[in-house]
Amino acid sequence: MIEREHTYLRLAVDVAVLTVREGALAVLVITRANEPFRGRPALPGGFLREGEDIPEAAAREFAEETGLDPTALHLEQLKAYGAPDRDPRGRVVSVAFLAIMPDLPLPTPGSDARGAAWEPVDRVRGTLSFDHDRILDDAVEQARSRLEFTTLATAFCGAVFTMGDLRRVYEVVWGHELDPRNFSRKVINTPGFVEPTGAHKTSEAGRPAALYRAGGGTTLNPPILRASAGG
Amino acid sequence: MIEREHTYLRLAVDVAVLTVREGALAVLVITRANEPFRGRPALPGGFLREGEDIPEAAAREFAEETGLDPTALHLEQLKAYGAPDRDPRGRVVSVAFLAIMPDLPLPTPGSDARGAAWEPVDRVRGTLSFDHDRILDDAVEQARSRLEFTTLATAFCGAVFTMGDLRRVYEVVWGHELDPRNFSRKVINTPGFVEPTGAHKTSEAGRPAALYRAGGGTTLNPPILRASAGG
DNA sequence: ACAAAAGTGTTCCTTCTACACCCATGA
DNA sequence: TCATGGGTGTAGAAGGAACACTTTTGT
Repeated sequence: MIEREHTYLRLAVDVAVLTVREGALAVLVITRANEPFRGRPALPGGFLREGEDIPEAAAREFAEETGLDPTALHLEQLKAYGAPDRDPRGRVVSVAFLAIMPDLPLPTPGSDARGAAWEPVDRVRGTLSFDHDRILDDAVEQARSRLEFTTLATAFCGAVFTMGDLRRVYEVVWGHELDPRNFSRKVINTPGFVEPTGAHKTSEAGRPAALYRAGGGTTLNPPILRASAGG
Repeated sequence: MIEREHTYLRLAVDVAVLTVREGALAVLVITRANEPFRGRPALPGGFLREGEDIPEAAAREFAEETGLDPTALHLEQLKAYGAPDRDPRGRVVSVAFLAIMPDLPLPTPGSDARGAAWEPVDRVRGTLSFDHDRILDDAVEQARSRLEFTTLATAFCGAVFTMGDLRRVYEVVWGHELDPRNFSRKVINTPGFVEPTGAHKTSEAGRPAALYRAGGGTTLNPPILRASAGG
């Protein structure tokens, strides 16, 4: 009946960009240049603009804060966070995104830009601004789950990768080791996951590994389930 | 640099309430009382109010449009929808929710309230206002997936139910039949899914069925996977 | 020769699936 | 006694876990 039972607000978009780096799960963290939380770490993000769709805003924020091209980036929406007091500037609802990319060097490693840097997830946990710690937790859990049921792991790798590379993604994200031999078979027997390139990588030590690229599929059938924690 | 690169907007909350009713998956649909889309079907929803958290708003809208108590309701956030032109009234971002409840009669079946009614999902598909058709599709897919990995199916049933009741939930939501004997074993062998009450239901025809209530668990380990569509 | 990483073969075990068979009720 | 829905047993197939063993490189 009363038609003013609503409130105007601003919509923010925050992106948890994950990668595997130096054997650990890392997240892209910026140091805030403005109040609130000036000088404190936070996830990259910003406000939605006029006429802009939400995924568009997420890609733009990613590009602005990293200087990288977002077109090849895996970017998926997580959920919206809207506690009334989550932002001291006023009513701000944030739509959080999960992004996955290979371990690329950031173009401006602390020079002029807002200082985006890779940080191990375990190191930043509990230190982020706003409710970004919760967003990060949700993003990590989403990534863990996605590895079970989708081909997301290839998004952590470059254009070509070895079975060992792909397996290390699983091991780092899930936090436990996998049998290399069984893993290899499972991946190869899952249609659409990887395609052999025919080339081999003759690197550091050991027998040269076959190189693969990402396959056309997105869902894993059968899934690669985590070891059940209770069994 | 320019610190007005944002836009103020209103946040809507829309709820896809699903149930199993007369052997079909049904969704709660209202007939819109106001423009835009006046007289057209839509999902129940409304604007976020000042000082209100998002799940709170979803529960309130559910209660307002159905007259039912939302405390026992399964209510989970789906995602945010924010295409710039999704609402002709201006910039409105909607956070969609999935709700699951048993097939309860609605207190005001078309009397004074905004006319909430159960409609089979297959009947309303393609007829809803705004982008609610897409929201409904996403809600149904989320429900299908949740049945695989969580104890959500019990939310479709009343306080006590038979194995047949629970199985029919799966059959209706997934759209294909299941073997009653294997289903029963899977459910019983999944810890935390159901608890026997000891009572039996001596109804229509056949041998009396044991009655169960929902167990304490939320995740299904092992999951009950849908038959893979490609194999 | 030896270490290190990649990959193959095989065995054991759990789970899924299909279905024969038995149980308890109402008409 | 027959139809109907509930429930147990079991054999075969499929997939996962563990691990012995072989392959191919660098040092």
